[in-house]
Amino acid sequence: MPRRVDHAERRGHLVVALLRVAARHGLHAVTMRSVAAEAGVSLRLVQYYFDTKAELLLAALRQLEQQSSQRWAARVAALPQDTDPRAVVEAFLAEALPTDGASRDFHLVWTSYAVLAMTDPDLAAQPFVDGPRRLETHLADILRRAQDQGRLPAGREPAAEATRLLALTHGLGTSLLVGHHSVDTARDAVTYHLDQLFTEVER
Amino acid sequence: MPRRVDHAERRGHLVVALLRVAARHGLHAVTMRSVAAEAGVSLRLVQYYFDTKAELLLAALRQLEQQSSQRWAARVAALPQDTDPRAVVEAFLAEALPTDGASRDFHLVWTSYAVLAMTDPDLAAQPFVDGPRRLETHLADILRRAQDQGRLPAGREPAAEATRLLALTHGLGTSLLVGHHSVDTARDAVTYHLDQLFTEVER
DNA sequence: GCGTATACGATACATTCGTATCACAACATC
DNA sequence: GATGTTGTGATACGAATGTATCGTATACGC
Repeated sequence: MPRRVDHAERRGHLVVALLRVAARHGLHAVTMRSVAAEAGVSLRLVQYYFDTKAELLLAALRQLEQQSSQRWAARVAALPQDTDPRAVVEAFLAEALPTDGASRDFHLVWTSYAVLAMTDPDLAAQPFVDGPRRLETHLADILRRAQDQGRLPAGREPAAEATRLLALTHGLGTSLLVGHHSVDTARDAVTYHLDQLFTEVER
Repeated sequence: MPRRVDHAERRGHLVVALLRVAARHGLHAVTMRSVAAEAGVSLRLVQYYFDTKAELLLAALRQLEQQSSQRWAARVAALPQDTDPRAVVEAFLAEALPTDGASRDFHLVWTSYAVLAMTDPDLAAQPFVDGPRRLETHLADILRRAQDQGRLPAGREPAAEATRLLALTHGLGTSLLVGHHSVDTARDAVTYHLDQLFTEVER
């Protein structure tokens, strides 16, 4: 077999091309031909590595998923063991907000997929509920530990705070993408929220 | 002229058909023909009332905008003059969350448009920044008055709180649409946030 | 060295899309 | 009642898209 290039590697290459097209011109501009052109290969090649367009789209979605959890895990692992809980949460928010170009592209495509999944039942909606749920429980754990250490006011409900954090950053993220917020105003909103969240309260 | 039906009325009829199609099968399923079929008219008619597809899409977007501000204004006008500030904010959130079917459809289509506007420069992105900004300042005004009345703790920053409220409900809304949240969990999150927002704080 | 599975090019096909064209009916104005 | 504007149907056209088909070159097992 003329396995001149690795099969999985070539598929990854095509997926990257898809994501580039989607980030630049939208998910609706993703066609077999546009992906082929972006990757610099023939239409037949895209067909060869992905029998159908649906399969290609799904592969790209799966790669987005794994890329997201990988990046988040790397961010957390890079922090010292005894980092201040607020700093950990801040690291999460920095990752979850589409600030730089790459992050912006990622979130744009992810949101495009989410909107598509709202009406297309064949596209699995599972990633869009499982992923956030994992993040939510993870965040809740962090907050719970912070509370045990006395670094988060007792009045706060860790699970509810995690939900709030996630919804807030998600909302800020899309507001940033459509141009309602700038990177600075979004960051300010996050800082304000964390101030309100972590400052001690006495009734 | 055989003005058997009002021009504007017919256009409105077609726009409604578009929104129904978009809510059911997604904005990508909106074609001249699908809109015609949904409205029960011929393709030629859609062409006649909207020279181009872009014009049809824009008209639908404008109707969404106006429908949104109208509904919000009606909600506020329905409240007694001296309603508790928290109740006013709650009325806003009830309107902004896609709880019932109609509201769900509205938010789904709106989000679809927003995602489209992220990559398509010809589609005006202005509605997606102007609309939220108006709501934000309006909310900030309400909160500021509440603070003057002593019904909102002094530690809160009205403008920042308005931003937070908007981003939170927006994030909860899309989470609801993709199935991450249920109506109940979203409502709980809102209630929790309002509790944290309005309860007195003494340092 | 020969068959065979893998990898890829070129091209064709049916469908769908936005848009254009041709025809005609209804009504208003003079 | 001729005429022109407005409203509506039927159909056509070119472009784009997903997918299928035919052909061929490369490399490996034997």
